[in-house]
Amino acid sequence: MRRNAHLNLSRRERQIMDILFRRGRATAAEIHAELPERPSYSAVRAHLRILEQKGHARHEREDLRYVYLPRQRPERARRSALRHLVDTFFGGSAAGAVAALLDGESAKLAPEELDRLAKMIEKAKTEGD
Amino acid sequence: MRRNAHLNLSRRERQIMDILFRRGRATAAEIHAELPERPSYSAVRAHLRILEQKGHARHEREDLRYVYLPRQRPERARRSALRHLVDTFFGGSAAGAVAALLDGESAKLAPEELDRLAKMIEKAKTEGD
DNA sequence: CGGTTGGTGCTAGAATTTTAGCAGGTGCTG
DNA sequence: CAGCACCTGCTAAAATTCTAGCACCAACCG
Repeated sequence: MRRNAHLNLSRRERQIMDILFRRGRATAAEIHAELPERPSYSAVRAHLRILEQKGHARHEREDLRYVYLPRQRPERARRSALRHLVDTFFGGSAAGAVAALLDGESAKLAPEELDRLAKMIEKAKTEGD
Repeated sequence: MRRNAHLNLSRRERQIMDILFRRGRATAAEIHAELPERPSYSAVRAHLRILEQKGHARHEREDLRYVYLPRQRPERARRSALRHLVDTFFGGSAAGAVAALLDGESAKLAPEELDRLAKMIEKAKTEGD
């Protein structure tokens, strides 16, 4: 699959893929309900068909209807998205992005999450030696 | 300005804005040189004009030619992009994104950066109390 | 059985995006 | 001044994206 497939999507396609990544799996109706400037239901289905054809999504049958899923593994998609974001907005510095995350949302981070992160940093330190 | 203006951009517009955010400022020629599936130079200029018109970019005169800049402050753009990425790929969990960053790019993090991050975490902990 | 509900595939055409080309301006240089 | 290099503005039209509508199928229900 092409690197940063993400960048080759049209606006609607991106919106739809974002929903798929967020939810993991979704029916055409669910996607339809979440799209901004909501198009017709069949327009959504047409997009899904095209996304399948391009290899970005696939579907499974479930209770007589289709459920769509991203083809790329979440792990991979996340990495790719992070990479692009770090390059675009943080000059390639992962540390910069981490700092922004810690700074911006500190209120939301539970103590145990902070501990977990602290441990990860410790581990990274020792590994770096 | 509309929230997540980012999402309302066409493919080319996005590619161009990404370049502007990455470089901070760029001439039409520089942007032209970086675009994938390189369009004509004047196509790029047309896009830049539209981006200005939509309020996403602006230009300054410099040595007889234009230099383009994003209108949104980098700080704001970063936050907005992070927010969207965290929501889309990490179920809204900033900690999850931080973990992925630490995990994926640990090789790239210099010890002093790790220290810096450790301090930020310490600070967040005490603030959270 | 016949109607209703809710799904799918396909296609034509509207709307938007994307593009190249042309016209014109400015500074430089021989 | 003429020619060149390099820039801008604009516009028509190609190309892609986006959309709604139609045809059809299966399950359910009276």
